[in-house]
Amino acid sequence: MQPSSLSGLPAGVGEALEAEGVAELYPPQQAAVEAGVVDGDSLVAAVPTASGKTLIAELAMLSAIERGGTALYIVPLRALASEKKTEFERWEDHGITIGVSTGNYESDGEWLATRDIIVATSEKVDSLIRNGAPWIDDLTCVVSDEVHLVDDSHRGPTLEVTLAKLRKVNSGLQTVALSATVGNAGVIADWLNAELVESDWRPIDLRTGVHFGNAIDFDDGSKREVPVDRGEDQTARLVADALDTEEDGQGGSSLVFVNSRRNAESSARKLTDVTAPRLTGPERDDLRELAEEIRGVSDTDTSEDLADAVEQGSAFHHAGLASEHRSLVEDAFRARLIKCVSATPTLAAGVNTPARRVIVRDWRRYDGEFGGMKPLDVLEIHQMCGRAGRPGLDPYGEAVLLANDADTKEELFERYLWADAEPVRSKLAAEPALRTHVLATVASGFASTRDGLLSFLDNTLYATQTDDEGRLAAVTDTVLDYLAANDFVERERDAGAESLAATGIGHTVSRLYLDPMSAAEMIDGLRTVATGDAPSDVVDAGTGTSADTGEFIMTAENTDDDEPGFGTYVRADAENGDASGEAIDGEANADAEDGDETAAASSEVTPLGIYHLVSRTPDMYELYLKSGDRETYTELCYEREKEFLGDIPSEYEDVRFEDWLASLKTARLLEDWATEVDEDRMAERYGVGPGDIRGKVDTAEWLLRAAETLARDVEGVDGDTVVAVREARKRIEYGVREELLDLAGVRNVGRKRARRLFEAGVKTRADLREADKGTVLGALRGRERTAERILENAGREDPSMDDVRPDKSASAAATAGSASDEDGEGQASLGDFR
DNA sequence: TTCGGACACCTGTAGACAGCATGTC
DNA sequence: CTACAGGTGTCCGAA
Repeated sequence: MQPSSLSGLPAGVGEALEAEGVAELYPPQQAAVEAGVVDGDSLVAAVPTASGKTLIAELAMLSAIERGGTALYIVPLRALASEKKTEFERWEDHGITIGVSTGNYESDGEWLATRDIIVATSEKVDSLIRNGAPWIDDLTCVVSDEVHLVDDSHRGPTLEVTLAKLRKVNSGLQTVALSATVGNAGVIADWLNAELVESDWRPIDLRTGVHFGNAIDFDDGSKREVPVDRGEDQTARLVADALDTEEDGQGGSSLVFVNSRRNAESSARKLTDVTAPRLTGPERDDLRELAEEIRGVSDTDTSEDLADAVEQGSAFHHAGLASEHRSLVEDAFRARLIKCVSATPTLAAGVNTPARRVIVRDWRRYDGEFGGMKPLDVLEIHQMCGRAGRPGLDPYGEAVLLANDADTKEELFERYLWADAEPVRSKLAAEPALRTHVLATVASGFASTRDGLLSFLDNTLYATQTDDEGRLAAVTDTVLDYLAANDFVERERDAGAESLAATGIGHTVSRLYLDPMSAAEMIDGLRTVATGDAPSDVVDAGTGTSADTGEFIMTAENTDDDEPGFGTYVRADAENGDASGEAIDGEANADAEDGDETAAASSEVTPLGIYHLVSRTPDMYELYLKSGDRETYTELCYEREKEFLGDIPSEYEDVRFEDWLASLKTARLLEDWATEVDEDRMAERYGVGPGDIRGKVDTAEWLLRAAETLARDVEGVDGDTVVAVREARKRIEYGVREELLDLAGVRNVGRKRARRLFEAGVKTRADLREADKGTVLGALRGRERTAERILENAGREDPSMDDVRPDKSASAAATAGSASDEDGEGQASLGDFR
């Protein structure tokens, strides 16, 4: 079947595809067409990676647009959104417009509503529905990429609920779901009421095998001799073998999958011995340039180590890297400049980075819940293997698993190579997932009664595949109790039917895209300030055990609302009530004017306190406590106990206290960021990479903004607290101490420049308008253009720097200032803000 | 005394979405 | 209840 023979596509599209080299549709694509994908019929395509799934989606979307509709393409990662956008942009010549919408990026210019194709992450789509984006109910075609991710316990439910909502709002919506080959694609098709196209067909041959001893045994029965000398590294030998086997005039690149960041880094370092000697002169030059670029991204050890490896043609890739690092590595690998990448599973699920040979070195990974090394899922291994073979570059792809002994070799064959991927199972019926989605579903009007809610949930994958009818309802009821107890939802039970409505704050929480539990925690903490009910005591270690105190501390609110089994945060800290009988109820502040000794202590809200509040929320990913950290942070906890909002769990309550300390570690990281501590210092102090730091800061910024909104909207939080939250947020946003906030707000002035200006005596935006130009120029290291732009942005009437000479002393002050700042950033100055 | 190698013990463990309003060195 | 690779420290013998 030729593209140009297809009807229903915009004019010229078929021909354009043929011009791209698509002379004939691949068998799965043809099957998709026969199943009606260009006629608006829904479809589930469960086919291997790189076998033309995207084209199936394009055919669906383009034909839908030709019929006058619009299409939405849902991706699981932000990075994939931009990848797909770039891919689809080739249709702009045919009058198709593309828009992207993700958390950190939105197509500029025209509004998304005018776009034919919108690419967005599943969370963003969910959020757009919650916020009532007008174009959502005009969609005629939705594509869900990597739909097998509904199996993911954290993010799967979002995709599931979002698809259900889209289908409810748009009757007759064409749903095209693209999936990896999974055990039960048929169930997904049933759920979506779609045709199923399932196939193992691949455009490039993929051979998978296991290496043990002196050869790779492939699953097709063939063998390739790759002898490993004694003492020689197995991985290195296989990478060398691929590089030394020329196809198409070039050696093949390799992708090595390992199970930890550290292993990725050390593997990359070791493999430089293989890659470095095989580089050509020009490659060496390009790599040196790339290494410089990498060093420029961040001055952490991670960045330096990466640059060192890249210089020699090898690289590592994991989530500790800054996103710029990652894309530099990915691009250079695709450009065949980097010969080998050692990666954690990030790369298997991420953007397209194919290699001639994929080496799966580690097939087990540590899992705390499991209690040891857990074998990876078949699906995960298949995804990794699927990265082998670059279309158009390699005549074939090879995926090799490594075994140390014959038994392991057998096991790998049976467990992975000959096995089908696991079935996908919905994870919707879990409290954290439903907490969020039940609230959103009620808040955005998809259900107004308990029955309506349950019948909406009946449209999810969970409902189509479960045997246990009652479970979803049971969890839903638990969650409703929680939401009602926290005043996010109002329920009225009259005449048998139970009606549901989101409260004002419930709507806000839903729109802010917060986990309701995060919101409850933040509201609770913020109210503590207003009531003067700050933690007065780091818990009554001696008075009463946590096990039994809960019984005699029943506050008014507890007796009313606190039913067992939910609402950990309603007033979960009963153990904090000690024999003194102090009023600990946050809500009961009507009678709290009788502020005792705690009132004075609580009047001061510090950034650390606020950072801890958002850090202990379930929306903030936890930082590990390493050995020695427990001690460090316990100490910090006592030192600064007055600053924390809400109660501190007892030290004897192991798990909760550990969690609390882990949040404290995050909070201190944020405080460091807001006190201008250098990135490399922070990386060292917290044992994280630049990517982690930026991730934390980013999440904190989001949560702090949400906290600010909540503080404003909710009753019982005073104005000073709102201001304190705003300031704490701004300090995270700019990464500066308080005194630089004004300066850093000026465009083109970041944390570094603000500090230099400040040390030179230019301390405010107003100073910028009045200050001696020589001083400004000196502080900015004589950069005239920069100085002019900054003065202009500060509102100065005559920003011109013509004939201005940089003031030497200003320059010296600026340098000395920032230098001493760095030096003085030891522990002594920690916590020194004002 | 110093150095290097073998070996025992210790340590630490993958990933990354959202809001909102514009711009870092 | 469960692992394991890499890094670090220790001990020994040789130079």
